Amino acid sequence: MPAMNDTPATVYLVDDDESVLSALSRLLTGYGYRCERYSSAEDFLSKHNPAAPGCVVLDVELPGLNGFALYDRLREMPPCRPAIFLTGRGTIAGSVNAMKSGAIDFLTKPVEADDLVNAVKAACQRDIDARNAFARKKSVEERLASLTARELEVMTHVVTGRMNKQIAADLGIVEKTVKVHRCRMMTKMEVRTVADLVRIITLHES
Amino acid sequence: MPAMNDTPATVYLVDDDESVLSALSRLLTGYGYRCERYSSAEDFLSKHNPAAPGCVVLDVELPGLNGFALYDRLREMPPCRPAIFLTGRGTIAGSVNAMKSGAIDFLTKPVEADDLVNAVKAACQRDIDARNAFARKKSVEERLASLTARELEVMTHVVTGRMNKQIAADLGIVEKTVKVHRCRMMTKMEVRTVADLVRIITLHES
DNA sequence: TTGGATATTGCCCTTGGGTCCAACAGCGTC
DNA sequence: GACGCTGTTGGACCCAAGGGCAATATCCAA
Repeated sequence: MPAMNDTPATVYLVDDDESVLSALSRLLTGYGYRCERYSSAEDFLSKHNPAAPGCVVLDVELPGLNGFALYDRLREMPPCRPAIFLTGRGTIAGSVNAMKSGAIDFLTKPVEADDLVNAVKAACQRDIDARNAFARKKSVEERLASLTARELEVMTHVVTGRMNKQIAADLGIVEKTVKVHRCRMMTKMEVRTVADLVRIITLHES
Repeated sequence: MPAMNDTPATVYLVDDDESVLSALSRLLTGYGYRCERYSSAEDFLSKHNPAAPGCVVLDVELPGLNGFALYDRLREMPPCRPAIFLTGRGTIAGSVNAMKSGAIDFLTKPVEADDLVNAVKAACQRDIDARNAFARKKSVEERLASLTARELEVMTHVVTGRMNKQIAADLGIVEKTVKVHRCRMMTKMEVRTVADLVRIITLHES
């Protein structure tokens, strides 16, 4: 049997209207999502757990920091949680900017239940993907950071397909030395074949 | 000296208002873009050259096929030309859908010159990138298509880092045979090292 | 000053990969 | 039936890569 999604994704609701929070929470809970309610941007920023997977539903018109500003703050701390904007009186320019910034959706109140649920579903999926990608990226960076300058240098030559002899000539050292660096580099990068090394580096840089 | 961009990008203007076409054409020509003017979606679809690089500026409210429908048609023929929407009386839902479909920008009339120029610049750059990526993808696909079934099979094992001996065991043949297929595969894929092969396949699949 | 990290090199041996030439069998086409 | 494509295998040879063991040199910090 395939792995079930046992831990329900969390939807962080940020709206200064208590009745909206209640309605959204009721709707999404009915679809199996865990909901957390915040009445302001500051409240959300200070209390939410950035490490927990899920998405955020933001009212644009908030007292203090508004929805757009809140999203800007969120984007500064990767992996950024996917956002869905809600607004009562939004503009086209605002919605377009939000989408260009990477928002999943931008909905107007009163919101259609289906629209919101679909957006939340897409957002949570993107969050899973983004967190996986971020974890991989971080892992690769840690391994890269453990390399010495020479090992890193050798690695860049190896991933471009150069032979030990050529690398040695480029670096002005002997082939045997390249072999030593190369061996240590492969161990630190936790790969056993050149194919694996090239794959993780290529994906990391793209 | 680095290569200059000698061939100016073309901006395809689609609007049923002649005065709008003139104004946009004048503005963009002044910024070094070549402009082509079309008064309807059908006119554009039947006459434009999909192979020429550039972007399209679409009025949403067009007689016959409207701007959204036109963009849907464009997306069916990759590499899709990047689009910038213009509208006199658009809705948030419309702009959000357009952005979700991959539009570069969605501007309201009367449009700010800077907004349009920036959008066109971004769109043309994305078109260049997209066309380069598309050409590379197509090239790889042609080479893959030239492989025999066996060669393709061997290739999938090679890019996962398996040794000839292991591949031979998996395929129920002798190592020597694997070497032959491998050699022919490398020649057809036009690569000289495993690193190059892994890179193009990894980028092609991602 | 001494120990640890890093870089360097040599020698030797094993394994793996690349490339010649040559050959045979199945399968479909002309 | 001859021909071409594909898949298969053999042998021989060379080069590349990996690993073990040993040694030297430099630099920095405790």
